[in-house]
Amino acid sequence: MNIKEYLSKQVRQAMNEAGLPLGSDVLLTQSTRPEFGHYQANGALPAAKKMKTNPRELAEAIVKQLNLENIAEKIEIAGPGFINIFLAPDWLASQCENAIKDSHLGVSRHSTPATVVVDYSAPNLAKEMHVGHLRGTIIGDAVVRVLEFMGDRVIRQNHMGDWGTQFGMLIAHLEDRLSAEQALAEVALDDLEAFYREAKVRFDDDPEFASRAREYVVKLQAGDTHCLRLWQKFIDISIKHSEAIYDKLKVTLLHAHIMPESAYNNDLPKLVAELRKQGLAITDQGAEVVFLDEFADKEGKPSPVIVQKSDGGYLYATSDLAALRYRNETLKADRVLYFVDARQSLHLQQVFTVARKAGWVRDEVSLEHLAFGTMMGEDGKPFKTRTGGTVKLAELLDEAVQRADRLVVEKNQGLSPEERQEIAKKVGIGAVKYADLSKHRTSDYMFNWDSMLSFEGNTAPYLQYAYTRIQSIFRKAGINGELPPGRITLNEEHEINLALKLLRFSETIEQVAAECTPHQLCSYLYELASLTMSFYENCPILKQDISPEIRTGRLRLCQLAARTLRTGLDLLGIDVMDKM
RNA sequence: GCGCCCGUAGCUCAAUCGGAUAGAGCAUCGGCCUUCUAAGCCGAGGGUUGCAGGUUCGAUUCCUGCCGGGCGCGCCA
Repeated sequence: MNIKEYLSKQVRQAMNEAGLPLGSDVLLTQSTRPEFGHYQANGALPAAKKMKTNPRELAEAIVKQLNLENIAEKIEIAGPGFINIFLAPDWLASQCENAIKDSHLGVSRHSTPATVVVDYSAPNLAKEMHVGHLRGTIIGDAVVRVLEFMGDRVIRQNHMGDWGTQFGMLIAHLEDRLSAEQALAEVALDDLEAFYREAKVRFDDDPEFASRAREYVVKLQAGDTHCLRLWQKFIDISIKHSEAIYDKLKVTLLHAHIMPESAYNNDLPKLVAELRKQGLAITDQGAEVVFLDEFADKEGKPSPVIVQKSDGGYLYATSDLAALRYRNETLKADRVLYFVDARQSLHLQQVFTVARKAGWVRDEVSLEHLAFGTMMGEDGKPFKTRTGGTVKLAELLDEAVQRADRLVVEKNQGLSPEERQEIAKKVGIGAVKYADLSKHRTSDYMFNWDSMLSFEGNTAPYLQYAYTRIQSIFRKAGINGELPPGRITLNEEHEINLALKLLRFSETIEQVAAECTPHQLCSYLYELASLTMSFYENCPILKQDISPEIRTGRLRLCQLAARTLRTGLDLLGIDVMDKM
């Protein structure tokens, strides 16, 4: 059950019965301090202002109507008119029992599932994936998992960049490499980054090569068989590179989710023709341009969006428009989420605006640019290698696993080589992902090996460790799977705090789904792990003088904590293990 | 020049859409291991939320101006 939602409903009803105007906000939040209870309703304050009455008296009238029998042990009015709700430990315990029985951990699903198209990852296939692709890929994947958990119908769309002008140069270079060395394309393209650099050097230094490259772009877009074959070869291998990364990262993107730019190629002429027909696009300096008054400057000069170049070529705005139309018409999206770098904000706003004006998106469809910031190095500048190059994602992840392995060895010598390797992988990859996910999406964030792998504070290893400590108790108690029969009773403060936090899983997930902010799930899990550790240290379970009733109650609480941690981390795409 | 984003403890980050005394972690200092994994737990210090105004019962949050930083703005993606 979503406690916040439930209490909101009850308070809203009480407000209506107390004669407050309909539509008054309940303003129910978690209490900011323990002495203010577990939840507080602040709605009396703004309502009293509107009604020109005394807020405290209004709060009293609301409380008189508020029925939380057997749920709240105390309801207080404090300060200028805050309503503080103290939940009853017995009720919390019974809610925990409900969550234990429920395969979905008591998390409420969306009452009406939405069709959500999620555009994320979208690497440029001309190059290898680098650190710049990490955020969009990981954050998008976490949100996708959360939305599916909430019962939405999620359609993943990997809008890979496979159709830009660089491909002329790349396939020209590939052609030469294949004929000169008779090498397999797989070998020639083993290092995509180096391959790109070689092609670029030739493009810049060799005019003959450059003109052939330009020619190949035109031929490719015109459907020339030879060029298409080379292009396909290149694309196939580049996709394999990306999929190797997805595999390492445990990202849920599959081959079937790839819907690259080239997929919309045949749509583009039709799309521009339609924009012209509607009078939205006009010819300006030889190019087809849509002028938007919505983004006009102070002098009223509208902002231009070029949909076709003067040489007849199309741009990424055009294929983004085609993709959006497809998502509306064919995929029937209710929401379209774009996990795209913050720097493309203007571009996406323009695309959204053009699509709406052209009538390609139903009014009720929600178009959301979930922008994210840049990954910074420790100097506060965009993260680069020591020599100033881009950091390959593959190498970054390998280093994470190696570093984790060294730490695992240091902390625990009693592991088999297989266990050790497995743990190092889960810890290393988990640390990298969590470091990224735990920061607010929109801000730039600082990449630092030591803090993400320090195993202290708000890190993946800390959460994983909390989980293994609980598993260790079950091992010691000889329990695997079935819990002994019994009931949770909440007496100690540590037990109550833990139970309350466990029950807030539902409202946390709901918020993450609505705002697409996985860092809120991270904060929640960290606090949960922290309370679990306190409980672990302060409430003995298997010790001699613990009564069987208390023991089974605490074991049940432990099990719910472990399941919640595991489920929460799974929604972030991070693994847990029984030992570490 | 125009537009968007950001500025919170020494450092890295939060703050549930305007709520009560702005919270964590790291670092610093002090406690706790013959007892369920000390990768841990318990405690202490640390703040004029960039600056100045404004809106109101109430502002880190909203508005205006300034300072400082990042990014974007017609033929790349």
